[in-house]
Amino acid sequence: MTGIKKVAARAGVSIATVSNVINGTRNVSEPLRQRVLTAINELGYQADPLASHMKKKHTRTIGLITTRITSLFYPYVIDGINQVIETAGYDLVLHDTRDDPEREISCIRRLVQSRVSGIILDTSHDKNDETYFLNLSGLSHRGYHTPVVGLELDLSHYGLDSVFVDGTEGGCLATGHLISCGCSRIAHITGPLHSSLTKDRLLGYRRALAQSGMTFDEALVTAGDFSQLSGYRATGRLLAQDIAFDGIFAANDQMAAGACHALRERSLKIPEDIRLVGYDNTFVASVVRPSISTIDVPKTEMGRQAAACLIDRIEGSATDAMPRAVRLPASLVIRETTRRDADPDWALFDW
Amino acid sequence: MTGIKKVAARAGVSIATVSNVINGTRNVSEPLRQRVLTAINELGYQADPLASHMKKKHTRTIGLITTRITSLFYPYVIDGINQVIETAGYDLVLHDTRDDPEREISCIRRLVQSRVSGIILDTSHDKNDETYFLNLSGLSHRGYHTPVVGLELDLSHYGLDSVFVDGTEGGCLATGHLISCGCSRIAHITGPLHSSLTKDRLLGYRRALAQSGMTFDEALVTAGDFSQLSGYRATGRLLAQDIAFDGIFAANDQMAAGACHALRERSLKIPEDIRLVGYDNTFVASVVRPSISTIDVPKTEMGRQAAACLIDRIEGSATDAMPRAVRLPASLVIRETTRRDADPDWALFDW
DNA sequence: ACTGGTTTGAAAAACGTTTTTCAGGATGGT
DNA sequence: ACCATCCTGAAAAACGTTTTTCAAACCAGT
Repeated sequence: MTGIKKVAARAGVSIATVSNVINGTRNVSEPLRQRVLTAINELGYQADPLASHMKKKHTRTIGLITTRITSLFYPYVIDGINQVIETAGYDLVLHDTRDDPEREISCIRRLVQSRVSGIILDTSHDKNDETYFLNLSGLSHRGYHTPVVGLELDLSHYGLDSVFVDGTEGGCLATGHLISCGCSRIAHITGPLHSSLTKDRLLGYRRALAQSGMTFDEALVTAGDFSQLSGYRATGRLLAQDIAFDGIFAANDQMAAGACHALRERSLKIPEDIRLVGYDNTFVASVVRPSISTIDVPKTEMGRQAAACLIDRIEGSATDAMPRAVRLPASLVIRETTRRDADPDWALFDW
Repeated sequence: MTGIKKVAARAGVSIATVSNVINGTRNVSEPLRQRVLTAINELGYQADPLASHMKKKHTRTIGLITTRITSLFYPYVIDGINQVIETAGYDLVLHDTRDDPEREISCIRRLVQSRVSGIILDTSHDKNDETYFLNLSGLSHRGYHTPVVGLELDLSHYGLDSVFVDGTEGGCLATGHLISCGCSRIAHITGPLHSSLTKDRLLGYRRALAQSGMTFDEALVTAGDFSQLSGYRATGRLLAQDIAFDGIFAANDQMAAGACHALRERSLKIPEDIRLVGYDNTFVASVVRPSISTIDVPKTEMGRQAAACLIDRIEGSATDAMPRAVRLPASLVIRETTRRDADPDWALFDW
């Protein structure tokens, strides 16, 4: 028993007073406070988190739900989350859904039951699934409400804090860049069609075309699944059609890399014959040659913001404040697939 | 109060009996058992983990300590860990040390205090730091012993279960492959010199040379820091020396990618002029062209084994059994940097 | 039938905190 | 001086389980 009782005994006070000193729950007169504090120091006492959690009804832990941990996206997000929660004294518990909406539900149930203080959710449900998300805003278990912040998608209209990059804007930026490079026929390799991320980027692609008065050609749009291989195959399909094009916007970097290889196999020159833009600015885009122009999404910052937002919600008295929508900017990273003499920018990543 | 009391009341038994039914702690006569079970089902009762943890003295959570979460190594390890702990009903909490031994200590302290059931540790301490590791085998807090399994390094002689790939064997394999490709002067780009991983791979390099009767030339060994950029620069240094060589063994894939770019800038042909082998078989090695021959370490399997081992230690009665040393095999993956016509093997990763 | 041991169930203690309740003492306004 | 109010500290309740303790019931062997 290294517990609070020993401290109380040593300081000659009641355990309630010790607890009050530690948590600042109530005023304790200065002399007594000092006695308690020194007793704590001398004994090197630290409250048992387990007992504390039991009373407080949550575990000072935040849950992160990812769709596929092996994607190149999350490690940076996690890094950002860590930066924030470390100083705030929270722990991070990880759950991966492997892109399975069912599993997502069970992960959430489990997290709520184990009383995490809050959840950061990268959902694989369609962003129009109203009932699902409305449910999420009212998550609670035995009286403790579990706040959720959405990652990558704007779910604020469902009452959920959200941290995201506008995919439409990003898609528009990417396509616009190709246009401004002089491309006149631009193909688009999408992600899996059910994904909301895919839809947004496609929308951006169409918007950019429209803004430049270019016509949308269904034949130039083909679906991948975010894998390198799918990008390779999609490019093969595009080339097999005998419809000319001089630019490709791939919905992520890995598919862009696959496209790159496919083009090279046909001895097409990048960027001279065909220009290429990816999405996400992951490691892939900078390691490959030619390095891939892409849309940067601030992964680390997203992690930081999501964590900060969540902790605010957990600790802040503003429990009924409006849901926050933290919209982070997409930005264009120009590399060799759109400009021959682009800086290879080795140092962009801290590898 | 959705608690155990309600269940007991409904089944007309004491709460102790309910607890015994749930945990199988004691024999309960069949009729009573059934009554309790149906009461549980009807109420949809689930024991509150927090209260349970408090009594049991641990949280059914395992802690993973990584050295740098943004490396391409961990996501697969995590995937493997998840596969095992999900079915066993454990949660995963993540801590990253950013390669700082001090931070590692505080992470461990924190995990132990928060009463994780066990820890998987990828240490950044030197593997000869005897006092440190011996301490780790006796980790405990308020009577609960926290088992630790080492990842990547064999720490079994310190009493710690370990899951690892023998870096010496890997280094030997890589170098041997270059030799068997006909290379006669082989350079080595190491990782940071303090790292035990670095030392092992270097040792393997020397062993392979010795086995083939080749002399070790200090001038052909230069240090990097596992980053792409460092591989690029290291290669520059090697080339600037005016000492001929026809093969490079880089201690990881990212440095190999950097080397690749440096060689290409000087119009050296890979693999014709210089052959190249990396280490780890990460995504980098397969996405780059030419694709990089490398040493595969079974990341997912390592995660699985580490988790399984830890859970055994936590739950098994074999608490005093000998520390296990799970030595996983390194294997050679031949790609274009050592054989021109190698299969580009798109499908190796599930991206 | 009686004894000694084994099952089985309920009652109560324990886990280590936080929170509520209660009371004594100080404070301040009339 | 007196009453009401506020502050401070201790005692006790509470959190929801698991574990220990105790007693009754049952069984087998004499």
